[in-house]
Amino acid sequence: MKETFNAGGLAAKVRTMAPSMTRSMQRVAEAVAADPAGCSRLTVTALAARTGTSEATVVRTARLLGYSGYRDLRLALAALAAREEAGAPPAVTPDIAVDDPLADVVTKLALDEQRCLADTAAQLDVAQLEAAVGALAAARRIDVYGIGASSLVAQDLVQKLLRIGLVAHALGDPHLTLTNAVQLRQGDVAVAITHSGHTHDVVEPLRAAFDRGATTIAVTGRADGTVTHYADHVLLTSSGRESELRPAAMASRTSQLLVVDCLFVGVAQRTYDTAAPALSASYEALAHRHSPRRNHPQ
Amino acid sequence: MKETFNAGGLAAKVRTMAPSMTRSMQRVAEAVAADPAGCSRLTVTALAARTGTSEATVVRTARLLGYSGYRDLRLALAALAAREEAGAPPAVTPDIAVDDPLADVVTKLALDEQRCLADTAAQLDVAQLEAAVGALAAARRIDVYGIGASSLVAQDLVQKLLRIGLVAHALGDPHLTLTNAVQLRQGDVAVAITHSGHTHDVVEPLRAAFDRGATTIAVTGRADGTVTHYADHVLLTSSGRESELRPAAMASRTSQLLVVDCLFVGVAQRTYDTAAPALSASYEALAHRHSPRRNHPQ
DNA sequence: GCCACGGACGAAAGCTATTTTCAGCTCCGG
DNA sequence: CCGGAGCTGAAAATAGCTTTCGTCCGTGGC
Repeated sequence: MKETFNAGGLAAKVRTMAPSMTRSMQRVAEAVAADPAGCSRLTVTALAARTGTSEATVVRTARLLGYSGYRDLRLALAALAAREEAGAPPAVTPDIAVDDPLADVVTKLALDEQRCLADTAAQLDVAQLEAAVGALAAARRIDVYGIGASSLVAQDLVQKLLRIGLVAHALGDPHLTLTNAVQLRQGDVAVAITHSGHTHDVVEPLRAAFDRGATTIAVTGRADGTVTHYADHVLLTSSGRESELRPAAMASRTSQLLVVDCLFVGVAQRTYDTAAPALSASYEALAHRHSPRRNHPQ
Repeated sequence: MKETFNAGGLAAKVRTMAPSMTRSMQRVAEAVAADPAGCSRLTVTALAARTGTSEATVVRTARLLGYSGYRDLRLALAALAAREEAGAPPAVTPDIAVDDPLADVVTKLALDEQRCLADTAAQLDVAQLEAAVGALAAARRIDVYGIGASSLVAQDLVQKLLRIGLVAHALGDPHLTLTNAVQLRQGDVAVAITHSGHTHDVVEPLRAAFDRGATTIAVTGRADGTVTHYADHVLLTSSGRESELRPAAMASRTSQLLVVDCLFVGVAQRTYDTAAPALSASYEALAHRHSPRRNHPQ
């Protein structure tokens, strides 16, 4: 639990953005993530040569990672290397294999999810989050779209928002979703949750909501997903390491839930005066269902 | 050449060498020692301007300080600044307060969930898990009970099991759940998910299944929960720190999902021959719904 | 006091590294 | 198999770094 945040979140960013990168950019990003210290000593030309790409690609990659250019990236790399050297070296999480003993599976899954959380937290854009929270807190009505695994995340968010007295609906059925979306208007909020960023049945309703003037929020793993075109605020999730036994679609859940939690807590803070009583009221309402004595005859 | 001085080291060096420096070089050295981080962001020209000197002087100073040129000095400054900054540990108070800035909320939630995962992994009984996995892998039919927040976890498990070709149902409605549970018999598996360990609407179906001879599994946060009386295998979850804005019922979700993931991966391993094709089949089936019009890596 | 000398200093030339442009190419979708 | 979108690297353009070199100032000798 020591290496909670990897220095500067660069490795995190690399992992998050990797899917939306082209092949040669991935090579560069990988090299950089694998050996920041070494790369910080290379010139563009040298790094391009090492990765078997061109200077142009290196610069493009640097830009994609959020730096102003290679020079900037190089500085960051040096800083990162220094910081890393100062702190403890991060633990490695290998893939989960078919023949891993269960004890290892538990450890690996836990570590993987932990890193996933750290990554997501490290690179979450707080300004976007802030904006999203503001919109949710003030919303007249909130629709949350999610399908498949993401539908659970959508439901989770909705359950939470309902608990603090907001009007929220989780929508999964493509038809109902669309017919619902077109009811939205300014002052309403639509949230789309999709790991791939392209899921049609989720993008379309968001688009409809967007077109009707509602505030739209996208929780996605792809910065370049179609869904981002129609989102006022984009919250990026990191999907951690995927493997055959644990596809990205499944691994993404953890990050999505973290983002959803952040949204929820943010909104609860903003609306504390109404949220707090609502929360305890819902707690009270369920209390007798969870108490051992009442429900346990004999 | 690779000097390991810290901030004090550089300042010291500047002081030591100051006498042997010319006036304008001193100005440069001073600026650098006073604000390494800031200077690392400047180009030669900018630093020259800031110190009222020329580029040539800046380079000379860098050389005098033992670097190969300004470029090298700049890298070193960035590293230095980073190392210095790294001295400040995260040191986050676990509780989330109403007036925490959003950035802190993100950090705290992430840390909290990470710890939650670590705790759960640490104390999960692998033998119980092994047994549960065995039962699931061999099950004729699987029922998963969960209500409220736990219903999402139940659905998550079911979604995953379905993907590898098992017959699983998530049941939330108290009546349907019960009527379903009494259909179970030996060779079937029932899973109950409840944080409190006492949730009546979840305990009862598990009990029914238990009485009918099905293998029963409980995923719960309470080792002494009522639910454990009717569970052949108990998988304990840890709920992390709770707070007013984040009740245990919500915090427990993370651990529950980890346990569910472990179950799933375990089962997938055991049934690899059928699970792997089923997984890729379901992936294929969805592929076209997630692909944009672009180069799709891997 | 004046001149010769040495070193400091910066302007600008020279050069290297970085960034941008652009044309070819690949690969997707039709 | 065709057209087009978008990836790619070669090369041009630019920015940044380094070096050169002449000026200037202070110093010390005459």
